[in-house]
Amino acid sequence: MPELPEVETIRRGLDQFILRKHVQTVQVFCDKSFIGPKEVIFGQEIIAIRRFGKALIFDFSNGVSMMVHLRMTGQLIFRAFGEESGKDYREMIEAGDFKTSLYDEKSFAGGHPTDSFFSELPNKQTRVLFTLENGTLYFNDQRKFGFCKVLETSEVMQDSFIKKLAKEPWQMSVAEFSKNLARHKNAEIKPTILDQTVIAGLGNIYADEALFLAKIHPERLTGSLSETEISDLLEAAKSVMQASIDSGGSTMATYVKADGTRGDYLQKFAQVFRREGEPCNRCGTEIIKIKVAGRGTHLCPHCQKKIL
DNA sequence: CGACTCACCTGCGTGC
DNA sequence: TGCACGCAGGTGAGTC
Ligand SMILES: [Zn+2]
Repeated sequence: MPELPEVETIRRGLDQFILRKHVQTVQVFCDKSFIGPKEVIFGQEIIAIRRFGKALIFDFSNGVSMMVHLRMTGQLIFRAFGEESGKDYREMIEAGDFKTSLYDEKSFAGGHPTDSFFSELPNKQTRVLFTLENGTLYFNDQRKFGFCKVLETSEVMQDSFIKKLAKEPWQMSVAEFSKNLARHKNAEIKPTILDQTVIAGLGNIYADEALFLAKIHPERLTGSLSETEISDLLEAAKSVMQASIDSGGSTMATYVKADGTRGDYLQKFAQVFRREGEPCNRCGTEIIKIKVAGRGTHLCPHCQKKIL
């Protein structure tokens, strides 16, 4: 689930709660969710929380780091001691009092939005539990595609995933984006921009949103884009992801209500994603949903023409 | 190397 | 109700 804006929101949230805290113990409930020796981080202080694309890196005081990738259904939830039931947050949400901040003083949640955000933890989807000096960090992951991986801090940049990542759109020039796109001139543009070695950070939501904003049909061949369209697409990628980061990504407060229904975040932000059947905000044409490279894809057939 | 397909897992909504 | 099926905010492996 989580794309760059959600992961960045988690990074910022966890900075508030667990930076400079010590890890006391780690409990692993699913072996495939935790790679490497957990004991090496026992007693260690978290000295930095970094993000590369959709991956988070926790650096510890002994030269060890832990990479966390949430993939499709990962969540990171922090609860101060005494807040394991999630009750306070649930009450706050039910009272409609969740617009003041992304988190209160006692808990924070981010990642794949489910009612685990408000439920008693640990639960069936809890794969790893970190006991810190001030509370508990839960790594939940319904589909088990995500992972936590221990490695040396000095080896982070050599990690097979990290080292292949392209720049994020804010650091990338049009020339470099253009060059990376050129490697895939015979592929459709949507799967091309989902490739993290072409540009880092976009996932299924923000790819659809960026293509809509740049008025490019997702099935256009990459090689058919003009220089102007390439430039517009890069700007659109920055714009849609920055807007999401600025509004706090998809944290529980804005994303899922206590009853499990979707909150107002996507409805407010999304122009096309999960809006099939609704009118385009730009031209009024009905948004459609198709399948592109195996992924559900949303677009306005009037604003995004396949053939120019 | 690039373009595709499929695998990895669990759970939910849909339709018979 | 039971069950088959499609689908899901990601990435890696395998094939041609
Ligand atoms: Zn339109």
